[in-house]
Amino acid sequence: MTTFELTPVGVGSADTGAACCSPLVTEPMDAARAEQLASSFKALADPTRLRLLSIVAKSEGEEACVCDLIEPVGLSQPTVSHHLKILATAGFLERSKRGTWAYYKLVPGALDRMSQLLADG
Amino acid sequence: MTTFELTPVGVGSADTGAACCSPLVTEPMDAARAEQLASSFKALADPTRLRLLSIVAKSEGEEACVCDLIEPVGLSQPTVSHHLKILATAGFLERSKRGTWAYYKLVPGALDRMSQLLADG
DNA sequence: CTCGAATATTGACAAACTTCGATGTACAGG
DNA sequence: CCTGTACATCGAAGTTTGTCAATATTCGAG
Repeated sequence: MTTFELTPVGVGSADTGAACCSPLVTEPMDAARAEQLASSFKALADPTRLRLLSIVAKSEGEEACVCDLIEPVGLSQPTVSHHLKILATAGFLERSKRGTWAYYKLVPGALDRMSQLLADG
Repeated sequence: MTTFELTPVGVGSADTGAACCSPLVTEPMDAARAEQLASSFKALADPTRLRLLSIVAKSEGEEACVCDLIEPVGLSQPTVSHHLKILATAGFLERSKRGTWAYYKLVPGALDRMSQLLADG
């Protein structure tokens, strides 16, 4: 597989202490933090993934089954699974299996956290 | 060159009317808008570009000369120029030439606009 | 005009990404 | 136990991206 080392949103930053929510524009950014942040943005930097997020977000309980996501985005099932995994690894979605179905749910606050990072307060 | 068709932040969305600032999570996203948004995120999805933004942001007048950006990021001059161009094309930076020097300045509100898009209001 | 300095552009290459078809896995029903 | 369904993983093809060295461009100084 391709090397994916997405750090869940906010995690790792949290380890750095208060750095978690420091606005992008008030202090310099070290290479490690930049890499981390870039990973999160990378997960959002694909039209299919944005649409998946959008669909999940407006679903019942901010949650949707994979089978309901395939047709709307018009891509193959493996491809959709791949994108969902990336979003989950990045901390934007959360997977829960019920029977044969897999449900992906918005992780509360994950998008908000990204929003905070961009706001210069 | 590689095909880059970044739409400046908010532009194009503005053409669509009020869609410009509609939160990511309240209505479904059509393919075109997803592509557009993804382009903006793509510009932010690189550690070097995040560091460049960060450095520019904390500089005098939120503006910095290319020559001052090369050493901090530790990459070649052409590479830095390349990244700056991507950020400018995406609408995050604005270029102004003064003499032999090129100054890149934060476009006011550009990052804020991205922040808004992620906030679910 | 000529020279040097600061940037931008070009061309090339390796790494990463998106996508698919084929296959594997796990679970429910009969 | 067998079969079908829902999803994940694998392997591969084609495209995009990040990076550099080399070259072009633009401007100020002399």
